[in-house]
Amino acid sequence: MSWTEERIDTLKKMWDSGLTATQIAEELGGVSRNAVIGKAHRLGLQSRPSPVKPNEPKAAAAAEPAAPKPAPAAPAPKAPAPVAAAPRAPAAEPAEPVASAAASGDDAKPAAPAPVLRSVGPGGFLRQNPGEQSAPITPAPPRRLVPAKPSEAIAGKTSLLDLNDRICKWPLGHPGEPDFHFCGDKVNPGFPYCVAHCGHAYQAQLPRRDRRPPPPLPFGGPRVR
DNA sequence: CCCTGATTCGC
DNA sequence: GCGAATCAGG
Repeated sequence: MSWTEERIDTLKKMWDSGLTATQIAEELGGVSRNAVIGKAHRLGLQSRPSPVKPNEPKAAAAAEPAAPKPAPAAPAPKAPAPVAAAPRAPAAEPAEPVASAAASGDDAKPAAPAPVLRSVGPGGFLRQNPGEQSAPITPAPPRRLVPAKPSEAIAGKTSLLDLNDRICKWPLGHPGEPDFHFCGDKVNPGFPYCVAHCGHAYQAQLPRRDRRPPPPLPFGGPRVR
């Protein structure tokens, strides 16, 4: 397999969509994850959230020792590292509300079995600061199921190559399938998804008893495999 | 062990 | 330029 422009483009898109090298490799097909990583670097793609980042060498040490230069023009307010990363299968059992013991003394919640705190209604998701959002249910492990199709049968739909920072990355369908595409709406600023899909992705953790239907599953539901 | 990305180095 | 082998953190 060679790195055609299209494959490179796909690589770029997937890379900065936060997909892992393994996923990209599988999607592209015919390449190993090493190849993907190697290519990504050769392309000059930034390795953002990399689990293995030793330590930023303070390269600036050479200059003014006495001028620490505190705050440069810090541009981006905060990129909450959005993206639909979390590759692994979403735990079917969302885990018991962990006893938030210890640690922060700020949220001294009375341990009293609170009488059903129902905070959200259908459709309305709680706006939270990116830092304090409950973990979004992971939308779609974009695993390749069939050889990547270079030309999608989809027209007018948001394909992988159409992704950018301003459109909703909520996947529809399953990767590898002919009609797989993305939502494509305008994103809810600060999020990788549009408002509607943020509502699906960011759910307040309700008490178990109140969770009627199975948690909303992105990607059109679990894939039968 | 598994995963991840980074880096090296022979090709 | 490519990517397997290797390294290293989680």
